[in-house]
Amino acid sequence: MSEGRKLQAYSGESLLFLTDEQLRQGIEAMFFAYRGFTADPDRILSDKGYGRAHHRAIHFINRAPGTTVNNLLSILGVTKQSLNRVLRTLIEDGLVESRVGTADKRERHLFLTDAGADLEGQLSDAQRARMRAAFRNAGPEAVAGFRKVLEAMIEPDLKRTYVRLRDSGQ
Amino acid sequence: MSEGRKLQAYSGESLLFLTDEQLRQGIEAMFFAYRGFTADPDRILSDKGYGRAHHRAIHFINRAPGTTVNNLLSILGVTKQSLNRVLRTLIEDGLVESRVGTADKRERHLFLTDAGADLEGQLSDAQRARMRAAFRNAGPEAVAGFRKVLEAMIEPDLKRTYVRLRDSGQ
DNA sequence: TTGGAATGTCAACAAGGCTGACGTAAGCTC
DNA sequence: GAGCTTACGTCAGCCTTGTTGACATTCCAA
Repeated sequence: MSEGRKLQAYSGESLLFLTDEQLRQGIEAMFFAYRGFTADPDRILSDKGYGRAHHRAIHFINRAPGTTVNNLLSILGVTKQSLNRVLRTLIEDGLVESRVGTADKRERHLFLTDAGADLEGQLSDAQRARMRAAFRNAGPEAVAGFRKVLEAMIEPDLKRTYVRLRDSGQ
Repeated sequence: MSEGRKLQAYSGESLLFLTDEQLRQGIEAMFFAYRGFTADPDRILSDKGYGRAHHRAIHFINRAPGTTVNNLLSILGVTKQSLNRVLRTLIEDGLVESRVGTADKRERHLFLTDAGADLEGQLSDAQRARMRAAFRNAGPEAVAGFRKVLEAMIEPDLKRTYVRLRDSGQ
């Protein structure tokens, strides 16, 4: 009987899960965690005169070498003028290479140079280290939940892009 | 026997959890999810000529009415000049009230006006709705894991601020 | 009472978003 | 081949939001 009550209470808690209070905590956790998430790369980048925008470009060029400008635009969700400013500096600095397409010469295919891959390595090493620490700290089951909630929060349009990328892993 | 193998395989999977591939997926999930997380408030704000910075200020003034500028600075992690610009427009527009401190006249205590509380309601309703949908979609256990990983990702300095805020809930 | 520390404001600048307009080259369709 | 469309780059100009530096006010302690 007492056991039954406990279970009922527990079950009640699960049903009460979506109180505004719980949601608010999730929102604030997301806010503060994202700061930590970007903190290490931001430090590395600012030393070199780059910003978060450069990181995003480098990350996704590394993930999908040979991607076109248009494709990158749809992943990043910015305007081409905005991306172009970033890409121009990365190309000038010799971190990214832009090759005219062979099948369709209007397209430019983007690749990291050795120097670009080197910076990418630094950035993702730092970011993975923090993610690894958080994962280890929280445990395997928590990680599965983490991913599940995050994936449910992605906008439907982007979800397709995300899944394609996710499932193209090595 | 076959059951034993399955368990072993499963356990092996759990141990393999922290491959670079898994970490990369976590990183990208975080990136895309944060876009979704801010999308709804961003839409509401841009109609009114405000940005994400205004949202952050409004959110935390609502959470801790009477907070000082300095306190808000340490929560938001920006420079006071940056915050000041945002606060000035919110005060001019009658969404935030700034009262000179009684004990220490150097301090300004910040409050939402009725209009400010109204906007705050709109913003957090929208953000909670998305969070609620994601939570419901992912299930209670996933939510616990989500929170656990996020909390482990917060920078140590901010963690104290976060926990204080979290535990001050209604 | 005076000098330093703390709090907040103002000015100026940079990064990185945005829109709009335009040019060029290449592909596609009739 | 002519004309439309697509992909990309770029110029100009705007806004938000971050930065540093200089400054006024207030408090407090030597």
